[in-house]
Amino acid sequence: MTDETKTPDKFTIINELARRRGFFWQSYEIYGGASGFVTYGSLGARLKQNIEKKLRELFVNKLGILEIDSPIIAPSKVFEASGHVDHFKELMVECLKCKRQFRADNLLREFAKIGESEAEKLSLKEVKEAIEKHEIRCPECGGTFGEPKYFLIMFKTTIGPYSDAVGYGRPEAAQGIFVEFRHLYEMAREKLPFGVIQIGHALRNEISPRQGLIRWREFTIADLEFFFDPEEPNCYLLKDFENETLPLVLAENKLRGSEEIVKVTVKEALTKGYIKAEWQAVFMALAKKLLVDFGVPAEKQRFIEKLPWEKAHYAVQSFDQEICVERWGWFEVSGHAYRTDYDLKRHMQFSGVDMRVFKEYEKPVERKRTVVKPLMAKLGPVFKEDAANVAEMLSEADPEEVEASIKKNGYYMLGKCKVLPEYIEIACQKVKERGRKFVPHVVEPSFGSDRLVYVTLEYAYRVKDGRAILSFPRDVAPIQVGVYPLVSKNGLPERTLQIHKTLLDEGFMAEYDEAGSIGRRYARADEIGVPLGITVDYDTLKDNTVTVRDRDSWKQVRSRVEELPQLLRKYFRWKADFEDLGKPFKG
RNA sequence: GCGGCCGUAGUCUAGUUUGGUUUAGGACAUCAGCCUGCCACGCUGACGACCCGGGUUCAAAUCCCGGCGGCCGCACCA
Repeated sequence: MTDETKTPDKFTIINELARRRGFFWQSYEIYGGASGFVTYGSLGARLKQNIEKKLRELFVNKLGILEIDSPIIAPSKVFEASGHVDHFKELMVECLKCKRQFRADNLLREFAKIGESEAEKLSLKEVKEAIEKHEIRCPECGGTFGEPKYFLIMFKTTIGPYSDAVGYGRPEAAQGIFVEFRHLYEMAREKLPFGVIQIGHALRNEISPRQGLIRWREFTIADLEFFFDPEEPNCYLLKDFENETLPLVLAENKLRGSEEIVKVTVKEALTKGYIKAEWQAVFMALAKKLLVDFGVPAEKQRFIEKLPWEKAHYAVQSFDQEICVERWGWFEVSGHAYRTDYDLKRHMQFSGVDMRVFKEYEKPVERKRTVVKPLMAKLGPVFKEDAANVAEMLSEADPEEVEASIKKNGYYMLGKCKVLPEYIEIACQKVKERGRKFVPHVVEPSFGSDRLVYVTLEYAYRVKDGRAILSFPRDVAPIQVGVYPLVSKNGLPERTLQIHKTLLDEGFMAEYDEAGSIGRRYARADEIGVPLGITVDYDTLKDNTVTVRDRDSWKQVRSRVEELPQLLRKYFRWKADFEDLGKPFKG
């Protein structure tokens, strides 16, 4: 512990390296900086693009998930419907004496024995009264509390010049998908299951976004909403993933105070009921593989289940995918929530738009249905001018209820009107139902893009002979290949620039560097994670061969210049290893 | 938001205690030139800083106040 100040941890090292080499830094430095905002430089921006490209390759290309790009600002109604206006806030009280701030619901739960769900429902006034009634004092200094206040985590703004048009910055990209469900369902050719992904910025006005990288006020989120029929929750990919192991930390164990990791296969997790939805289990397996592709070994990953009161308002079950990082231990990179039909139902309620889908049965089902037929010949004389109204209301009434009431009481009360059995005919009709309408369920894997960038950096970082190396997986490295003249004279730079240009033309991210000695250039390239270095020497001018150097092993092979494009292409698609790029070479 | 500590070039740092002796010194990095036949060689030169705003004083990197930012602790993280 005492050595901590002497040996900076990886987080500090990564941040320094990131800043020095232009991966990212804190925004608005010239005005003193603003906490929670970060700017990516050219290397970081490209690293992040490559990481997001991998997400797209997996979800969009391979699984056929639709990608959309929707606005960041939404009218307030959207987040009223989603529940964020009500839930995405904290009720805080401040101690008047020591000025410490506390979450009101925590205090009430602890000192007034008010249940979790109850505590959350209380209004400002009720909280104030409860605090007074139970004489809750500051647990730190015994002081009294001031007025409870809400802190809304969403950024609020106005849309257009009229201040009554309130809007919010989205705290998640998911709502952009739910509100467009009708269009998207159509785009998916009206078939379930289907998924939609959105990768974009989200805003959260965090109370105190410290620790540079991990809690930002503006960040990139990749929300994937996967819609399925709750009556057909089976996942057609299950057979491909059922034997993948998932390291789970279950809520039931957490409640006992244990963070024991239970290693189960996807199949076991489902049969044992640890994970409620097949699709969710499969997405968790995919998320695990994805992180392995970013350089995080499986042993450094876990999925921790959220306790009932830790869960978001929309979820019935939620796991966080966590990665072991040096500074904080377990660090969330993705969340996997079973959101059921919560969001679509809420948007149905608030917008009045039907979000249900129709699914045709294989065979139409014949169903008996009780119907109430008003007999106008009887109703007319009794109700006169109201007769038409009564008839309409009768047809809207629940037939079962009407029938039951008549059986029990001998009449049915429709508002003020007493409906006698002779006014109506209760018939049993056979109806053919061709299908059913229902609101789809949703499982949501949601990745923090920036956090993926961080863990990729931390797991890529290593030190060899006192030199820092970022051993990025070759397909996320921001620069693919460095091109160097062995010395910058005698025609070598000219030839090197030709090769550099060829590689650029072939679509590679190639960088030319002739500054300083060759060793210095290799060291610089290693530090920003360039997987391959191509060096042009005097032999190149004679036989058109170059050396290719591997970032991680520092080994070299000799290859023909004209073969480089196809060799490199294979290498970056993992179709060839470094040794396949040429003949061993000793410089 | 609160409390403690802190803020000198891209980075690390000298100077701050005791205000003036400093055109604020050094190292690394960067750039230019020389050198360089495969892993941060060397030489010459260049660029580059007292977080911001007030105050005290003849004089402020140095003392005081406020703000911003950082680290740690508390709290917070649907």
